[in-house]
Amino acid sequence: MVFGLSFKKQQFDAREEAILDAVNQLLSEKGYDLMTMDDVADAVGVAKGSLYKHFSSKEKLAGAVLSRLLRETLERLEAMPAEWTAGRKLEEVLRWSLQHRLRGGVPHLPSTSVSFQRSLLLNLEYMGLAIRVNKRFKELVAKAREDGEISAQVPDEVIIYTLYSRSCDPTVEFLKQDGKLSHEQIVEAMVAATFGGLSKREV
Amino acid sequence: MVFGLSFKKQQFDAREEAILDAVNQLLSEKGYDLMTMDDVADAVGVAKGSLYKHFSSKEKLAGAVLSRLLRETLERLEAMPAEWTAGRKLEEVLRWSLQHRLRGGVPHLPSTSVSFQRSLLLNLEYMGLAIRVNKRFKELVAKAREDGEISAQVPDEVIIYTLYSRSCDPTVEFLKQDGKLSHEQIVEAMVAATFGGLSKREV
DNA sequence: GTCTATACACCGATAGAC
DNA sequence: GTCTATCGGTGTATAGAC
Repeated sequence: MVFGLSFKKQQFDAREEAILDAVNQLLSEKGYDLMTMDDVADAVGVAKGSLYKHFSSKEKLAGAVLSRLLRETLERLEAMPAEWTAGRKLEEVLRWSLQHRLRGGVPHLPSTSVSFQRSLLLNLEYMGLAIRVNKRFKELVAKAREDGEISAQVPDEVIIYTLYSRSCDPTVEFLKQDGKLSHEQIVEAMVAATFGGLSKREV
Repeated sequence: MVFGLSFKKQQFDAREEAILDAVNQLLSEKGYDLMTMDDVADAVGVAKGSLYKHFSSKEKLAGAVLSRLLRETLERLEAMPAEWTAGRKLEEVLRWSLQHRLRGGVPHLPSTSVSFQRSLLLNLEYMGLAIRVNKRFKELVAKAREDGEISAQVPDEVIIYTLYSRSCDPTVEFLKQDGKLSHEQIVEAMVAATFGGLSKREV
């Protein structure tokens, strides 16, 4: 019986992972507002009612996916070589976010819905992670500023918000649909445009 | 009776303008998907049914607002001093778009909804204007590139898509809510970040 | 043409059989 | 715990009185 329970638990956890993967993809394609619980149920291949045995609401479900993303982001930040400059680390975070999204991952900002954003503020797991990520970003920006890696014309808040915003920049979708650039070229062009700017640099 | 009809027509046109203004504001606040026809009716102060005497659908209604925006954009482009460089003109378009949005105007990309985007493709008025704006952008980018004003690391498509995307960049909302920067400072920081980039320039 | 009332579809969430 | 069936609510769009 122990084995039976263990097997059932494994099955349950595997299904939960499958749900999160499906939601991840749907959120990246349609965003929170346009994603329906029917979409999720169809994608996973279970009945809609069964979803609520795993997650008590659509907001909790999307919050779990975003929490998973924040955990990945934190891991990425901590795994970066110590010899990289702070500016390089910020650039790599953006590069990873863009690659992540081009592979079908959910962006850091999948919705502008006020009610969903408020539900995230009440989500302890999500908020804890978000605060940790934000704190790390602030430290990196401060260090990069100190080392003279950051433009004097751009305030710290703009740097940080821009990093979040680029993860859901529709430019990525346009370039992807355009088909003229490879995924790698899209990433490098976006990184160059974000950190280097659109204007020509003095030589 | 001619006067009577004329007056009624004026009233009708005035109401239509009021509707477009309300939709403009609602689209800028909630985006297409979250804006409901009830919202519009309440904002204008008319019954929901009456809206459909002016516009046959929600998609047509939003399309009319976007067409109005594109007309304004074209006027802005044509009114620019001939002595400005192409790069300066592109920068001013972005500056105007950001100012427009901070004053409560609808962004160029108010929705990622597939069905709405498809409806725009079938909207002759909108598509005609969009093509004209896009053509003008391409000309300006080509000229700026020719004059060495544009970064070699950023392809033309990325320049153009970025200009559209910045008009709906959530960074603007974050900075506005943050309250630390004035509207003018937000605009200049965003312009500097977009054209100058986040990294420090060589001196 | 503007109003009230309503048809029809969809969505989030729940109930109850198994 | 998973299914089918359904509730309550909301959204777009329309019908009909005035």
